[in-house]
Amino acid sequence: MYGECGARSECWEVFNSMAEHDVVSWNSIMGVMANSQAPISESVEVFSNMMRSGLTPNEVTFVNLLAALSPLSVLELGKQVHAVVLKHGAIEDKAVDNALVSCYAKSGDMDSCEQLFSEMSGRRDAVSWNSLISGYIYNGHLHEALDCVWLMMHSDQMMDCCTFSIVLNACASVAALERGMEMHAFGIRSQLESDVVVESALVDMYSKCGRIDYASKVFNSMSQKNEFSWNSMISGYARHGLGRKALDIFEEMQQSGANPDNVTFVSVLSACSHAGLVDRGLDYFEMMEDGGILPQIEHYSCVIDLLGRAGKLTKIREYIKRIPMKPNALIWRTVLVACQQSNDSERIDLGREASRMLLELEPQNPVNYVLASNFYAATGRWEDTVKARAAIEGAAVKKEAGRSWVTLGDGVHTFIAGDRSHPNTKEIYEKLSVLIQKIRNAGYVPMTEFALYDLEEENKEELLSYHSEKLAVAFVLTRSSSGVPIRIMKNLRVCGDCHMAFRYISQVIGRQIILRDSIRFHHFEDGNCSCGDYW
DNA sequence: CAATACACCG
Repeated sequence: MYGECGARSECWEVFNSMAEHDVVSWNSIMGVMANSQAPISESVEVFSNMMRSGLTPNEVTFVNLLAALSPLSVLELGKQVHAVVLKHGAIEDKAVDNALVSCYAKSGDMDSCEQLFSEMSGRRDAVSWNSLISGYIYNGHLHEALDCVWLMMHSDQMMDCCTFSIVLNACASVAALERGMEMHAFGIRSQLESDVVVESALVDMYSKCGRIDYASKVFNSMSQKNEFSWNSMISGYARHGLGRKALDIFEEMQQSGANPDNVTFVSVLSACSHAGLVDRGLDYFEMMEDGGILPQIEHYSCVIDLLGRAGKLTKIREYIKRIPMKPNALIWRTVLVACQQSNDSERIDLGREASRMLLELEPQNPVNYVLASNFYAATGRWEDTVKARAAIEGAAVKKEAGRSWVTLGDGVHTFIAGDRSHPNTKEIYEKLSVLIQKIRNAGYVPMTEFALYDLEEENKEELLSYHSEKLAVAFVLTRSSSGVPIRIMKNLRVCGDCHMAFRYISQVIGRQIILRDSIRFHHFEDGNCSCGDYW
């Protein structure tokens, strides 16, 4: 009973007070440990004690033990448990097999997963399929996961709510709109779309795939909402720069009687930040503290982000002092970005401190070197930029190349900066040069401070003009002249120059451009962006 | 035994 209520210490109290333990009592306490994410070593210890007491483990024992390993499975441990399972002849049990599939998946051993799964033919259930599918996704094999979904659909196993939630989540994380819509259609056909988890996953998927309109449609049609649904919708609007709508939903959430949690406040603060509503954000931060929700380091990071957008560096210093814990890499990254974008004279010193702390705390993260070098480049200190660049080489960290992609009828087209590998390269570059001439006539001036190397002015302009997102937009224009919005995805943050250029482009071509970068969505229309140049 | 939200993410 205490286990079901999540009262871990009470469970142990009762367990320890028992004169003797049978298999059921051991199983129960192991179940409690798995649910409360106790350290793996403790669960293994309890299992050993049980074995030592001379009892024989049963199916439930193994399922609970494997569940304890599951959160961050260790392959060696999983294999050992597997061996013990085989010794006890428990392998014919569906739940134990499924737990093993899941355990191998989390350890990254998909070969063993597939092996086990194929041996289970005849006694597979939805959980077996879902474990395999989520295993593929967990290990980054989206393609195999989708193949598996297809196989599942054509097997005699029906997909269930979990299957949809798993796959929709994967579509959301790679912004695969078309796949997500297919899943939505299957869901409707299977009459699973009215499950609150599936619907929340749909809201999130549509918002992350750029269709905030569909996201809000699904959200409004929901008959029941839980905290995930509210949080998905709020963060969805925030991500699209629709801060006021996000705050409207937040108000509605409070009126509906749902309880905003710490995730809600991260979303709300980030909504204020994305919309440039600095004072309102600070009010909400106070409201959270008054409402008895203890601010986490993420909330402080949001507040610093908020102040950074308003260029209030002195206030940032104040808030850093107020953080009750030691500022982590997230905080310093946010501070560094704030300094990069500010015009305040304080930015040099504060930015220096932030970049020093950051590289000390996380020397292995390539993103930090890029941020440091961008900061120095933006402040015109080329010697330091060169040093930061050299440090990337020295630290042997691999930075991800900037990539943009678009999905047209004939598939996905990907571009990197200066890319000449596309079969239509010639037309794309011609189109781009015409486009740049047009926007220059409209008043665009290349912002060469965003070219990262210390080059002659002219070369910088050339480097900027071949950024991947500019190539992508030129490519779309070689293909279609209709009025539908142009949708571009980018893996990194959009640079200031591309952002400015896109504002002009939306104006001269009279089309809406929706650009998703690593942070959020930008809706460009008539020379303006939904982020209001806060991003 | 499988599932949904945040955070400049991995």
